[in-house]
Amino acid sequence: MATGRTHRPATRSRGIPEATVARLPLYLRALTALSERSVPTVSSEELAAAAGVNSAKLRKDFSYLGSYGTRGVGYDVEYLVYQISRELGLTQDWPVVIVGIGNLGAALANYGGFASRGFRVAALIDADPAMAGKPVAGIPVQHTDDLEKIIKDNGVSIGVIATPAGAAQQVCDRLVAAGVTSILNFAPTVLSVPDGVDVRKVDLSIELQILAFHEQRKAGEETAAGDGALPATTRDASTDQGPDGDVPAVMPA
Amino acid sequence: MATGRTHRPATRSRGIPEATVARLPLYLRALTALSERSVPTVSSEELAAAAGVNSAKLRKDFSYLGSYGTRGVGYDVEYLVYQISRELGLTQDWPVVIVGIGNLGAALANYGGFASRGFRVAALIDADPAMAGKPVAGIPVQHTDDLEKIIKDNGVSIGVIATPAGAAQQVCDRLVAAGVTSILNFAPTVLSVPDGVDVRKVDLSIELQILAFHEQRKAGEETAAGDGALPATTRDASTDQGPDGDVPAVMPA
DNA sequence: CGTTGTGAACGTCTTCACAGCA
DNA sequence: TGCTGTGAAGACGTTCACAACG
Repeated sequence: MATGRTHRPATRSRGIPEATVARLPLYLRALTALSERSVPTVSSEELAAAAGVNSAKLRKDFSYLGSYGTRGVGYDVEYLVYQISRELGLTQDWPVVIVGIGNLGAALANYGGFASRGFRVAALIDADPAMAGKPVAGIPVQHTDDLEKIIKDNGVSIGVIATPAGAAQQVCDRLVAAGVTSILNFAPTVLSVPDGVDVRKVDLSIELQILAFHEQRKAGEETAAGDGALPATTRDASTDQGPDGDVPAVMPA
Repeated sequence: MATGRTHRPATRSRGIPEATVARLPLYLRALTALSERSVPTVSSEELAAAAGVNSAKLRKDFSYLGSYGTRGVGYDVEYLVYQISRELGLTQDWPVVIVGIGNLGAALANYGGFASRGFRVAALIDADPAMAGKPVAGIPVQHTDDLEKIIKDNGVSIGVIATPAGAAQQVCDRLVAAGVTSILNFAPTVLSVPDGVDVRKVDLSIELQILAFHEQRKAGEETAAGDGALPATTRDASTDQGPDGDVPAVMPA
């Protein structure tokens, strides 16, 4: 727990739209690539193209962060990288635990993008005693029994759930009770959490079903459309979802 | 530019909002669970709770599909399962190829949710000749050289890219050229595709960065809030994203 | 009755278009 | 001149609240 005193809302930093927050990582990635190629400045048009959005949206997004550009010139790459990193909280280190070291959990543990920016896999946890001690991605797997201790010892506030659906809620409850306040859920279940805890869900099967919907429609419209080509769509699964404010706990007997 | 103004005043049948489409798989999952427990009917309130949304949203969503409920009673579970499945195009079989059989690709191949509803892993493809012939999840890996033939022989229209970022665009181009019109991209890159091709992106690192943003903010507000608890947020990574309509192709030398 | 289906109000996100500044 | 930053307009999504109806 950091001593979060003296954090004045600053009148401006209050309230960056969720949709904007979801795009900041995209901009950051594009900027990092530019930075590695030692590009000093970039225009909203160029950066937008690299990030796959349009320039008006990008400028509006940046306007929520402040005025970091120079008219007639563009944005200073290094400076923007820093500002966005700071805004996203990536200038500090986030220890993360992954619970459920099956195929997916192991793949996540091995995923390079984890370590890249501020995130550090602090521990791998699995319920199978046979896994205990076995190293995955160079990190020894620990048993679920020690979950609470692991969370507390490492000051973990972000947990990744990669367990089977049946175990997810239980794991979630234990993570939250131990102090985790952000959860990335790969299990195909709706998790219910207390106020103050963020959950983001990644669900392969949902993504495929959405694609199937559009695919089916293409087949149907093939003959109907007089225009020729349909417009291409590039949906980023990571935009905001239904913010719910009012998710009732489900408890069917 | 794109197709002309196809902004129909929402006649009645065509035009289900993207946000609704993204939730249909959620409803379907909840309904399937009810169906397996032989529950005959369900109210919007109950189903909404099980799906993690509020009931008004659910009713509005269903209203786009038609009037499938009975006032004073609720919805017939089996009937709704069928209607939603049909709407999503899950009554037919979708052969899918996975390209890039590393840790993640293998995890995806082993993922049970794939086969469950209408999706069938038709082939696994990898660029490593050493992988060729090796079975993963019971399916022999084939070499990238045969990509076009595999797509055509199996009538594949949905492709999953799980390659390293550097290979993703190239693989994407080949998939599209061979006839794939829907792509699920796990590589951390912006893919550019021609009109008529849908891309959905799943990006672990982006999800974590979004969580970090909120996590950081929580730490800052710890002392400021006079309300007590912060509202819980459950974001579903799979809602619609920035529909772009106008994504410029990026071509940095 | 109880619950659906939906018009209308409201809020959020995107796009436009241009003023303002380097 | 060229590009950013932003008010205003518009599209989209959610929530409200209640009439319609089994």
